[in-house]
Amino acid sequence: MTDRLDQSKALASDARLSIMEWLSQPDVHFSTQVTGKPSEIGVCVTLITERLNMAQPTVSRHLELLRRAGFLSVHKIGRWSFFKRDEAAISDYKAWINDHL
Amino acid sequence: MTDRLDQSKALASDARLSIMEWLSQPDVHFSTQVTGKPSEIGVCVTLITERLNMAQPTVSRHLELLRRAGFLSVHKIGRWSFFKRDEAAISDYKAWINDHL
DNA sequence: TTTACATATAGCTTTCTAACTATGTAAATA
DNA sequence: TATTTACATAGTTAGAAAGCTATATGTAAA
Repeated sequence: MTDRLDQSKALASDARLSIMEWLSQPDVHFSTQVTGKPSEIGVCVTLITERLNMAQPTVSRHLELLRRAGFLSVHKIGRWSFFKRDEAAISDYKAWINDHL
Repeated sequence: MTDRLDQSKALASDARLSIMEWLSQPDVHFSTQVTGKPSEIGVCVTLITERLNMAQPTVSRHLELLRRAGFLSVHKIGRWSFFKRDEAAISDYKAWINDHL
């Protein structure tokens, strides 16, 4: 069962809220990638790092937190990690908030 | 303008999530108060403290955080502080989450 | 007018979080 | 095979958060 507290904690950060929002319209917020369109394969760590203007390891940690909360999934191709939203998990959390908040 | 980050942070705590949930059905979760029904005037700090099984100052701080996030309002009668949910602010946050998450 | 009660504030300690730099790992390229 | 690239992990440090005890404040009761 998903941990609602972990999910709520994952949203308690400016950087992570931004990531979630940007990834809902990846083609708008991120430039083209060689491997494929952001909206199709996800967005690689480097692009998110540039947008956040933070050190790469810091961004990796934020992404990992969101992934462990269930909000993001990763797809690895070659040396890249492409992150995209897990819409089912996100809807699930929204439903829970609607019921329990 | 309400600070969505502060609101999200306010929900990133087990104790505070419990408080929010209990206060949505105060008469179910809290015993009767001399001054009035929990559902009508709110719930006093002492009752919430007992339920949480934490030191009183710790609970005061959690309540203050939720209040500053806009989720709770306080009504002081005599020496008591009665806390209740601000349903408008809560709905507002839910709507924002639905749009932005 | 002292005492007791309900809550808030102050101060302290410990734990968590977030940032960084440095380095490891794995894949692609020269 | 050596180098570069993309990302993850380790380690460090600084600041935030959460808990506590002690105490202040403000009101009611004795």
